Parts: sequence; structure tokens; C-alpha cells
Amino acid sequence: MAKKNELIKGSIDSLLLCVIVQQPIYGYQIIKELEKRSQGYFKFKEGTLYPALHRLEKAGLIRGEWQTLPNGRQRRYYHITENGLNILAAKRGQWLDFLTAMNLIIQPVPK
Amino acid sequence: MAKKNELIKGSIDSLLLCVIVQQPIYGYQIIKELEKRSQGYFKFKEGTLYPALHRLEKAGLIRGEWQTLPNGRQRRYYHITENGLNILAAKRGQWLDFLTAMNLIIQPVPK
DNA sequence: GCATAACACCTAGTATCACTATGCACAATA
DNA sequence: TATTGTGCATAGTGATACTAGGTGTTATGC
Repeated sequence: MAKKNELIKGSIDSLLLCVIVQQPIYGYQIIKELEKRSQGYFKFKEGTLYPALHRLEKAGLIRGEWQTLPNGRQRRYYHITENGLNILAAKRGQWLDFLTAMNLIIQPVPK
Repeated sequence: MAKKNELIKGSIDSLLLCVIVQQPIYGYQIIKELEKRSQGYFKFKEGTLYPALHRLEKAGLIRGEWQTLPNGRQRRYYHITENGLNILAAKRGQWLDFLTAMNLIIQPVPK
């Protein structure tokens, strides 16, 4: 059964923060942005993204604000909070640690 | 509240296969081996390891065999199967892909 | 001698979380 | 006109790593 990639689990929060930290951005655009930047690797579904955004907002790492477009439609723009910045820095460190540990085990493609 | 590291999810199978592929080894020793090789980063609990081993065995990626030690005690040694070798190769590739994608997003520690 | 840690296996229950599927609403395109 | 794209949202599901507990033996510390 092996899902496509269980590795992704636990990485979403970091990915979202990485995108949001660069500019206020709304949900739908985040999906597009992550797909573009990862050269098509990350293709999150709305069912994955929105709950994650709500989680992050509830945790105080990001803050969302509704904005009304000229045509009357609404978008919810997220920006990162002070706390979010700290957590993002920590998460980058965690990623490096994890990466290092994984490579110590998985790399040895002795051959 | 942000578990220590959700990134680990999805990586266990690969880690186990990486260790088992090098030598027949038993559960308890796998924990020690992963901790040693990762310089203390990976410290899996039995409650994580044994179900994972059973899962891999059920999937046909590894095979376990009970061995009786001179003192009469028993250990279950696991070795990798042909299918396990293939999956391991695939998982190594998946790891590289994931790694690449993650770095494209997370790396930009501009500054 | 006795208690604690280490060895070595196991399971049940829980929480998390990314997924599928679905819904609403409007705009643009085919 | 029908489909695709934009933009938000939730309910339900499945996978999985965790906590917490259990069994029994051996080695170490006090």
C-alpha cells in the first residue's frame, strides 16, 4: 500500500512558514507557489492545506486577514507572526538535524 | 504542541531496511544500531520498532527467524528479502527526491 | 542480598495528520 | 453550455508513531 510518500508528513508546517515568511499570501496561491518552487514535487490538496493553515493560525504562528478584491471577492491573506519567525528558525534547524541523521543511515549506498 | 519531530514519520521503514540489508540483526539491536549510526539522533522505542518490523515482514520485505542462544534465550533475527531489496532501492530514490524538493523550499536561508 | 538497569520480545490504546471526497460560489474558457 | 480554474471550507478515513503497559531473564550497583 505504501502511500506515495509518508516522508512529507511533518514537513508541511515548515513549508508553509517558508512561503508565508516571504510575503503575505493566500491559501490557494501557496499551493501553486510550493508546486512551482519544488519543480512540481509538492502538490498539496486543499484538504491538506486549509486545515494546516488553521492549525498554524490557532498556534499563533501566522495570522490571516480577509481582503476584498476590486471585484468583490474575498481572499484570506496570511502573514507570519513574531512567534512564527522563531518557530520557523527552529524548524529549519530541525530539518538540518534530521537531514544529517538520515544521511548517516541512508547514504551508505556502499555498492 | 509540535511533537519533537514529525519528520521522522515515514522514514522508519527505510531506516530499518538500511540496517537489515547489511546483516541479519534482531530488533533490540536495531534500536542500538540506529542510535549509534545517527550519533544519538534516532532513539526508537520498542513500541515503535516491533510493530514496524511486523509490518515489514507481513509486506514480505524482510523475514524473521528465531534463533536460540547458547544460554537458551531466543532472539528473532531479520534478514532482507529480494522484494525488500527492490523496495529499499526505491525508497532511497524517494528520499533523494524528497530531500531535493525540501531543500528547494527550505534552504533559501537568504542572508 | 536486593534493587535497579539492561536485555529482548510483545500488544493495546491514543493522537496526529495528510489524504479523499465533497460542498459552496463565481469567473473564464472551450 | 459545460468544463476548468479560482478560492474557501469541512467531514470522514487510514496510516502510523507514540505512550504505557506486560512478560521474563541477566548483569550491575549499593
